[in-house]
Amino acid sequence: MDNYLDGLNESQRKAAECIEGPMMVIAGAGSGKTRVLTYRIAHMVKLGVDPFNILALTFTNKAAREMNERIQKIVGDSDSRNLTMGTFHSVFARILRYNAERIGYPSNFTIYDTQDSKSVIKDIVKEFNLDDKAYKPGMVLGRISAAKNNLISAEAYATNEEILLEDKQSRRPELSRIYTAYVNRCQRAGAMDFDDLLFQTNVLLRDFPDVLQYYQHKFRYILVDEYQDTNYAQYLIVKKLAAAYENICVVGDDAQSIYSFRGANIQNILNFKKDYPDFKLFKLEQNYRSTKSIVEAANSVIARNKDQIKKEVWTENELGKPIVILRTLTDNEEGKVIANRIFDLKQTGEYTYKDFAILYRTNKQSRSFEEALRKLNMPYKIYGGLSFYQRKEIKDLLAYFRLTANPHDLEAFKRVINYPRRGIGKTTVENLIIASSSYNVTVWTILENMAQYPVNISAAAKAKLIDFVTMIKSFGAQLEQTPAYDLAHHIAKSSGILKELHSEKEKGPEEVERYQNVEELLSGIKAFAESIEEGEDQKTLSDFMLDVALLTDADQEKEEDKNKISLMTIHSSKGLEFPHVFLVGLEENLFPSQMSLNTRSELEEERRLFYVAVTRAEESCTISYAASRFAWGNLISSEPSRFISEINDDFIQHEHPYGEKVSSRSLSSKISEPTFQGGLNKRFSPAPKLRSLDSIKSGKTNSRVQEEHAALKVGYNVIHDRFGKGKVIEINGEGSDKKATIFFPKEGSKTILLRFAKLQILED
DNA sequence: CCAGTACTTAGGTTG
DNA sequence: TAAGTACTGG
Repeated sequence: MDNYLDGLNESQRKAAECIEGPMMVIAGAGSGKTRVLTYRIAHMVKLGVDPFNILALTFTNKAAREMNERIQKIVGDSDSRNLTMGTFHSVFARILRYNAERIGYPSNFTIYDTQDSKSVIKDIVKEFNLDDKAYKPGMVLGRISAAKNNLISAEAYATNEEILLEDKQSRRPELSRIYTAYVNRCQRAGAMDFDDLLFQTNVLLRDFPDVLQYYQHKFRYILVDEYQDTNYAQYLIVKKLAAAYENICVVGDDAQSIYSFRGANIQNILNFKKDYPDFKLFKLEQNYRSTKSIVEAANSVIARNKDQIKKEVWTENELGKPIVILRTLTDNEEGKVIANRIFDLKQTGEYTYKDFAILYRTNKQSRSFEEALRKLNMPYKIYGGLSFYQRKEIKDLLAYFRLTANPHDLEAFKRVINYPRRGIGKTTVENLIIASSSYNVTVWTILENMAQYPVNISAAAKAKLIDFVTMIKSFGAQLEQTPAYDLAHHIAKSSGILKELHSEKEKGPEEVERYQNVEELLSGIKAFAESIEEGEDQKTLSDFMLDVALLTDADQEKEEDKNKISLMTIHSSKGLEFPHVFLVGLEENLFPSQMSLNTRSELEEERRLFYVAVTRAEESCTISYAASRFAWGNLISSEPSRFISEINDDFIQHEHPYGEKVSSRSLSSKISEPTFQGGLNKRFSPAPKLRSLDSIKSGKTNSRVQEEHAALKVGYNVIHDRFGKGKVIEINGEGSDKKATIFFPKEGSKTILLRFAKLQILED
């Protein structure tokens, strides 16, 4: 036997060697699951499985690429190239392109990003003359997205009494109509949104048995990583594809399920047992990543969750340093303190910048760390947030490319019809869109056949529109012949975008940056076009556009960014590891997020998120929180997160932000020296503070709020900011833990911690 | 049609 | 605070 399996321990090896039949690997944090997947695939290829028959679905494209590189080292280049690996979205986007016509889309369909989707919804709400406060684009899109992820089509939605009632009760009875209109508009524009990529794949596999059969046989071996974060639409795709051979391997960890807001469903793990009763179960419980302190600290917190599959994550690694807890006065100070700590560690010469990560709950928290790091001249990289592809200048140019590939793409059209300015105003565009609705054809069709579809626009506007159409058509004519970079550059130039950005070059650094960004996109296309492999055709711009909508910053990491401090949300840190992790902003209402406090399951997801964050750390994990932070221009005071007090005391150590230790170093001593600045008397029992955020904002006094909560009795009618009118059916707990169970006709009954509730007692 | 200004309102995570 | 929108005068 070759020695490539020698790098695995006993249980890893067993999992990697099992390649036939259904199997599930429950893999604790840091237990080497990527390793198992990698070696398992390599092993299959070594045993003679054709790589062409293997499908591996990963959570990010980066993970797929890295795995592919590692496999390549074992099995060689030509074999690894034939593997199908990637995210659900990118793999099935490609499959949909091949088969688009069968489900009523052009093969060059556009992929609408969230911004595009919201814009479509905004238009619909406006056209239907609906209250844009009740129908906020984000909320509507969320509802549509949830429906699609559960494979509920617009038609099914419109005839589902339960859903309709739900919408009616939340005073949004028009959601169904909006959903229908939204689907129609996307389809007419030849566009799919992110959720369509999964939804339409299901349609394709459901309605075309020959297609299903083809892919069932092609993907004879299927692997799914991060299975705990798949939603119903993804579950069903996998189930269908695996039905013929049942060579299906799923890998996951229920303790790291953090995407339920996106429809992810732990239920999928349970379904797996039902779908494949004779499946093999493997558990990887030995952690190789982190010190004992880190593993035990994380374990002690996650143990509080009720919903979980029992497992014992353990490690042979040394005890290591305790988790350090830091308290700072403000968010700005938090930034400085963390930056200083990193600076000091870096000074020891043992580490490089890439060994450090700052993890936060929300993207906006990055600001104070950026500032502090910049002052100390330390290089950092922010993941997520506003990505390169979301920048205005990039989206503008991409919109020209999109329109060239698919001129019916209305969102791209709206974006660039008057950028750079060519005197085509809002009214003209609005009239075109209205006409498009009444003729039931796309705006582009109208523009191509102005004689056939009269529109109420001025002659001047008409002439300009014709120029525009001519230009886009001339781009389109070159799409399939001209090399990608040449056409891209040509479009950037003749559309006027380059000139527009160049003419403002004098104005300041931001403008210069914009110009450079466009140049960077163009050189990215150049690199893409030059990356052709032997036997491949020349790459065109339309090849480039195929999956540009699915690219993220992490996929395009630049060489100079490789050795930098990483700043990212906990969500995007999933699957990564760092010697030193700084987990910041551990405050009630921020982490756990205020929005998660209403139900146990939401709170448990926050706790899993905390678990994910802590287990990213290899050597040290430092947790910080601020006593107050800026929000919307004013200072809001905050309390330490409950998660801090949930960590087993044996593995934590409170330190003064500027160095000296607050408590004795001994791990076993139950520390409680009250020497924090500003004096926090007790240790972190989530202090029974009744003065909530809201009472401060609304200017209510402490006692007033207390009175209101004390006065609340079973049977009272109340109004809640988010849930509306409700009736109190139960009260329990004391002080800060006082909770009320309230029945809201629109939302069902909820148990709410009074200290966070925004309740108003009704007079009667 | 456009650019500048006043006003409003933000609650979170992502492909 | 900051970003996005609505309004208004040129």
